[in-house]
Amino acid sequence: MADGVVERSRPRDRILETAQDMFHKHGIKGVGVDAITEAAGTNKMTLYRHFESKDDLIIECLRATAAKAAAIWDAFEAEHPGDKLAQLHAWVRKVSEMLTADSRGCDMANAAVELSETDHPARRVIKELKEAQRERLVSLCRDAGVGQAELLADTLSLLLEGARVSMQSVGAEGPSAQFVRMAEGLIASFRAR
Amino acid sequence: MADGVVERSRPRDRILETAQDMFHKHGIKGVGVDAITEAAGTNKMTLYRHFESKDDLIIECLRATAAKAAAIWDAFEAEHPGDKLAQLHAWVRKVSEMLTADSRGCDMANAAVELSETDHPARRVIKELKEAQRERLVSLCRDAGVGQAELLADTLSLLLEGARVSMQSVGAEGPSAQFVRMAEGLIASFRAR
DNA sequence: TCTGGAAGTTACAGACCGGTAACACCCTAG
DNA sequence: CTAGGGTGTTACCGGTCTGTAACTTCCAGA
Repeated sequence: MADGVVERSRPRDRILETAQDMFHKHGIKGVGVDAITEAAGTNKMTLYRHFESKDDLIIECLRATAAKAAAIWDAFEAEHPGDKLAQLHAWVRKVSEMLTADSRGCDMANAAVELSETDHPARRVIKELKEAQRERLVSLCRDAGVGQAELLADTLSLLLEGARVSMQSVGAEGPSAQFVRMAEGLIASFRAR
Repeated sequence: MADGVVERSRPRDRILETAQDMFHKHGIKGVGVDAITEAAGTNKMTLYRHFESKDDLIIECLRATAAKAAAIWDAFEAEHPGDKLAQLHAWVRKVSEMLTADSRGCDMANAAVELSETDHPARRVIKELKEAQRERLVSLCRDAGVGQAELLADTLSLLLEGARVSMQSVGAEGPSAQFVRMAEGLIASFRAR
């Protein structure tokens, strides 16, 4: 993967892409800027010409990851135009596919765990992005004609968040193996009301 | 709190207690052994006389934390002897009380996020302890007379795990605010079947 | 009172961390 | 051809990290 990134693209893009990958795999505090620049086929000075600090790089990585997630959501709309319920089911399926055994979970949630300082600049960004995702899921539920859309969206959020973190503690055979069953059951029961 | 720990008890106990507290608050990679020993009112050499390494200390802390959690479970049995359903409700209440705004979530889950190396010695301990807790919740659900006890227990697990991590990303006003409502609703609906 | 082990103190090794300075290079736009 | 900006290279700073060595102090039990 690193090699793929190294092929000709701008150093800044390579750094951003490589950093996302390495932060995801090894954690934010588990990887240094030297390792990132080396894997990106560049050097530390170039990194610091494009990013103010490691914290700044972290924030840009989180924004980029969130943008990719938003693109996946857009794909649901493209695949099932107007059919919000189908989009909700597509979300469940897509999200469950990402619950693989070697999954490292949600980058934003992991970052919140690692960056325990309450005034860390990344924390407000994490909160913003997570709130935006929540809002999007709520309106998807609402537009799908579900009563108590907020409660369903929040329940699905917690289930997913829990599945992603449970995967990392006990693996894929743990409680997260039942995620699809739980989510589909919830949607059905909320629709039945 | 540190001062309370410093008062006369054995250095090993003070180190263990202080390390649990500091790992919980600042994360494992966010605190060094020097800081731990200083807060525990002792010194680094004494720490390394009682623990082989920082990794060893981490593992002992996780075991101690799990033992405290097990003691809380035992209290449910003492408060509602024989009444498993009451114990399940007590679990929901107790667990929700721990979802405070400044909560840092589950130490084991957080450790799994921080210690991304798949062969880290703490990972197998985390898996063991989490599986034991899962087993305990499953049998509580089963003995409470709930059909599909495994599914209910796993769903409650994921909800709780999700609530604890969501709290750290978006705070107490996020989806985790609805935890009790979700959990009680689930229990009721599983019992109704 | 003597003694042995636990605990404290100081200093250090070796590695890694984020971040910067100074300078050489290359490639493209004019 | 030339000028200049983006990039690469090397060396360095000060700090922090885990872990160890050598030595001193303290205290409880015989």
